[in-house]
Amino acid sequence: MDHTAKKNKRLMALNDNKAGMEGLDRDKINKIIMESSKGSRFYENELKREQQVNQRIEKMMLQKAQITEQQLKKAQAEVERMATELERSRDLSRVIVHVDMDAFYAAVEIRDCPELKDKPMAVGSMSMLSTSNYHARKYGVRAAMPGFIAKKLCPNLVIVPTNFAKYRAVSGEVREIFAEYDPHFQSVSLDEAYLDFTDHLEQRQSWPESLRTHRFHASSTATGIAPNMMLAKVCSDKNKPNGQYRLPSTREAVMDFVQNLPVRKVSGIGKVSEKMLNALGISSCSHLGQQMGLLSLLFSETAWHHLLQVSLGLGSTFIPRHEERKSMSTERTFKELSKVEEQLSLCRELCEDVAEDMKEEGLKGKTVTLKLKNVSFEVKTRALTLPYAVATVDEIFAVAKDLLKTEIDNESPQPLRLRLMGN
DNA sequence: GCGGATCAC
DNA sequence: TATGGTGATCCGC
Repeated sequence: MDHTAKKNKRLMALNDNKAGMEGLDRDKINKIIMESSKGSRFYENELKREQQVNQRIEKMMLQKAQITEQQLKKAQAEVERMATELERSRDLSRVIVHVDMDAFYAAVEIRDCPELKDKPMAVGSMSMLSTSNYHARKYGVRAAMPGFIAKKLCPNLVIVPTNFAKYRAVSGEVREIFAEYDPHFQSVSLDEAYLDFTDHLEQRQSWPESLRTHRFHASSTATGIAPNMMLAKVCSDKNKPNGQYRLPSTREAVMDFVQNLPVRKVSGIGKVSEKMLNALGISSCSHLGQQMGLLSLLFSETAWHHLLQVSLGLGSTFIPRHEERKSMSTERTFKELSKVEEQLSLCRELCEDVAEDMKEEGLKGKTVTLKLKNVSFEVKTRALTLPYAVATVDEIFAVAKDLLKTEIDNESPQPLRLRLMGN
């Protein structure tokens, strides 16, 4: 394989090897994904973005080369001071549980249509899948994969359209159960939540033996039990599907656990951060601990503080309540839209949707943001903050229209070729 | 405050 | 034929 081909493969390929892959082998899957993607506008944009990340990494490596032994020593000392302080405040007294429902949307659809149980199936559309069941995963079919590619990997795949209202209803039932264990639980999404079991476990001590039975439930969930949120989240991923992993509440167990943990598993460290860390020779959290001095010189303060905490196995020990929302938006993807009148009327429609949602929650906002994506998948946002809060369609549209017109004028005489608009 | 990027689901 | 939608946060202006 030549250099370019290798690079391309890295970009789009399936990069996890947790599933059994009984249907097709990895090389075959990656070949099919690549053949379906290559040459598309989407793919070209992905290549461009990868280049940008590579440049960021080059810049970082140049910075690294400038660092003197002296600076590194000083940074190292500073990091160690902070680590000692963090260590002093380590709290192992809480029992935090992270619950993650396996292939949630797919599980709900199978409940309502049991014939699907033994077939490869996914929820979504030919454009995009939300999730797939475990049969489908054997073929490489994954969440966030377009359905038309999934169909190439698995021609027998059944694609069920998403029905959010239904998932919300089921999620509500599950949340009632969560509330029995921790009335202050925090849901991350329809299928994920953090619970603090500490109080529940203490009260349970005094229950009569007959009540300390397990509640039977048919749905499959993954749970992680650990002394903080960061660790609980990682633990719930460990014995998927329908498994549980408990990390003992001792410093030794936590440190052992964290040593071999790949940085990518940690919530908040995504594809780009992983790549930057990899460039520095860091792939596991033990490497993080060894390189914190360097990281404190190359990364922003918030970033390296977070990495230091991760390397020590520290995380939040109390589960924050969900705060008030800070923004509200709606966006839509469509076939190419190039006519000015159509763009304006679509913009108005989106403003109507947002205004309606705001009315439902009785909210107002001061900043109006217009989001545009052209047919080459390039995304732009344009915002304007008003001295007062607005909420009605006319007020919002007045601002959004100006923002949109400016962009149209900017591009003229070429038309804006849009595939998505939001605000 | 703005705009691009990253991240999670 | 065809690669989503919503919300949050951070960085560097």
